Amino acid sequence: MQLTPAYKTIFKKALEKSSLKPTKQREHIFSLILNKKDHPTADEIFTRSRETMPSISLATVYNCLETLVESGLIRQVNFERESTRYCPNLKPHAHFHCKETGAIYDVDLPASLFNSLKKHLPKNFEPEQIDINFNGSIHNTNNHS
Amino acid sequence: MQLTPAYKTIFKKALEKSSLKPTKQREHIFSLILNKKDHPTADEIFTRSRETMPSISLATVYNCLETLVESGLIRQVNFERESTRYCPNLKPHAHFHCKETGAIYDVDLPASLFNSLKKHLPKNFEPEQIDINFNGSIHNTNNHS
DNA sequence: AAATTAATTTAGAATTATTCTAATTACACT
DNA sequence: AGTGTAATTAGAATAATTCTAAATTAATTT
Repeated sequence: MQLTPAYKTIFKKALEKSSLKPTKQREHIFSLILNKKDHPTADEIFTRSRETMPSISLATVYNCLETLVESGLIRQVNFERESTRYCPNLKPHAHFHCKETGAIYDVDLPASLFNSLKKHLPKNFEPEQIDINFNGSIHNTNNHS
Repeated sequence: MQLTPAYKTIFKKALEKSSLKPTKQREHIFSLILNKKDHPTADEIFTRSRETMPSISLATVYNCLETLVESGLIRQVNFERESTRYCPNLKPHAHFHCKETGAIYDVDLPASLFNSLKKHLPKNFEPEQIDINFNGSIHNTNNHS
């Protein structure tokens, strides 16, 4: 559960930009999310954190997640009223939520699509974030040989 | 707080299709949402309902909203972890959430845009619902004359 | 290096939207 | 009228998150 030197620099820079400190709890949580890109909830992150940092508290997990989101290192993903999930993929993408399994998949999208979406807003609307969420199911493609 | 005859038919048909009954509570809530298209929360709907139907309970409001969503008469709108809001606009559209005022605006989108979004999904992904949410602020367009 | 200050972490309480439970009511059909 | 099923109701329960206040850590000044 270690950040690569490259990510460590990104991590420090991003926090310093918002005058926040690169504490070991924040780094630990960031590395957990980076190393298993499965959109975990705060509670899942809490459980995973405890394995290697048994003293961390749930409140800290929430606090750290908030600071990581603020400083742009991770994104929040919300589906309906389910627990908020966290995502380290900062490329333009959407999310697909499988209603059978609850799993969430990243769906890469070209930036051009986001741009054409923006074109439909009134001129004085300034979007900061665009969330695109698909909800549905995943069919079995039984390639019967 | 009355449904027009046209909407009354739509209402009855939609519920009957799911073998649900067109009760007066359900009709009342549906008409409230139709007549003030401002994306109210369950609690706001509860308060408004009580003005003309003082005996209705919050649980019923939640129940009715669920059945109306199930039967396709209204849509849920979620922003972050805020209370779920309800929307009677069934045309393809997105939502813009103003982070300053909290207001939500419908943004009409061509069906073609939804189709091109779908094209980026793997072949076995079957979306049932696509939610597009903008988050941002609304600038003042001072047209200085 | 000790003292001071500010930021962060922590445990647990509080909050809030929503769901659940069990009892009552309303309605359709014999 | 009597029975059965669905809907409504009040209030309790749940669950994710936020809040609070104290304790810890780190940074800065003396």
